Amino acid sequence: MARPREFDADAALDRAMETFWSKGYEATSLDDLCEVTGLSRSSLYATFGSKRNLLLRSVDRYVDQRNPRIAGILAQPLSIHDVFGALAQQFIDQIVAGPGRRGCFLGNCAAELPRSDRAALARVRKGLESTEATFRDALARAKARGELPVGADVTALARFLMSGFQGLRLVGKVNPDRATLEDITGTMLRCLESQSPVNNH
Amino acid sequence: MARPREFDADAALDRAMETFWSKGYEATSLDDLCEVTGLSRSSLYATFGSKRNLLLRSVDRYVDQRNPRIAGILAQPLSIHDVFGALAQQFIDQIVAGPGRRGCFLGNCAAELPRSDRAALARVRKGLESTEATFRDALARAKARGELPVGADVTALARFLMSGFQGLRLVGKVNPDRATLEDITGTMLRCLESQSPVNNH
DNA sequence: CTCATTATGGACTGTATAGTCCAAAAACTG
DNA sequence: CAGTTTTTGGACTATACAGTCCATAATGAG
Repeated sequence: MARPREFDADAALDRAMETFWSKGYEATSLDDLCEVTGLSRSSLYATFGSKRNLLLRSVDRYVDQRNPRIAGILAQPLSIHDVFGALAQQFIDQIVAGPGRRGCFLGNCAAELPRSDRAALARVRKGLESTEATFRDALARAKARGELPVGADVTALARFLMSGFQGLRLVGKVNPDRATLEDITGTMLRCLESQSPVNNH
Repeated sequence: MARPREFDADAALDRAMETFWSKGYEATSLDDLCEVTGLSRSSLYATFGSKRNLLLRSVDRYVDQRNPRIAGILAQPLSIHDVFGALAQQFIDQIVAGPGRRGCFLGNCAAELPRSDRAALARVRKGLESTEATFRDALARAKARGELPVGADVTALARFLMSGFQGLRLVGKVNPDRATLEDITGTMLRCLESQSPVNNH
């Protein structure tokens, strides 16, 4: 072995991911990536191979960072309605608070990536599915606690909520209006009650 | 007056819009636009001014074309649940059918456009709001018919459905699986029944 | 201290990009 | 038919891009 790396590859990946997230893939240039990571082209290419590969790594990193955070919120000792309500509030706060109005990185990738890039799209799909699984776990626990009727389809509910939050964050990018967004989440979360015949929150 | 135009500007705009829709703004080059429209750069610039301006015109055209189509579906003589179900089925069919898997043009723009481009984002927001208004009108008619409870908030419902369909079409881009998508719409549409205490479809 | 090995900066390449410009063509007007 | 006006094709410009390459710097091994 010889000269060691002068930088932290994970830290560089984080910065790159943030940039892809904020600006989009096409609109992010290699010069941008060099600037935000502080690396030279040589180091970037030696470490990550290509711009597209760096995007794929960024997607994975995003999922790895975000899923535990969501799981943590959903694990709070509250009703299923209230934990998803807390998640919704956090998204809405991020949107209306201001500069962080960049949507969900997975959603942005889903929208921007060309249909021809199957590998990248599959990566994004896996990310969404892992969020869906996190939702499903929380719903299954709630069902076991009796908060949802025995006939409740937790898979369908998880998919609905995952898709619903994608819609929320997409709409929030162009319409960061709290009343609008709370109309969306309020109606969405009511599905968690009305499924149960006697649970009026 | 002198030499007349050799092409139909609206037809050219349609082709350009299709291309922006399929490939995204950044990934569409002027050469692409010249090719699909059949126009030379001179004619394109003389008619539309710039690439960005052509995008703005495309957004408007998309909204103008799509809104009457949605309104037509929602005007069918069916229950409110069933007309929105028909709309949902149409979206799902488009997604799983195959090559038209390009999401909603407005959603794609919302995801891709930089936050700094306020004018363009406002245009997209207006488009979404006009869809929301179309939804709201249909919901208000259903409410007047007694299909929704007197306390139903048609504005909130319209926002929820608009956002929900955005989520559906976004998820569909990476996961064109009918069962998944029908789980999403099925749960979504149940909100149109459960609001009413006695309306079990 | 020397050598082998790896990391680094930045110059470089070929290509693609958005937008400009002008000469030539076309057609209406008088 | 002549003159004016507008359209059109395509060459052109200047820039930005992703990716390559190499000479040099830095480090651990012997």
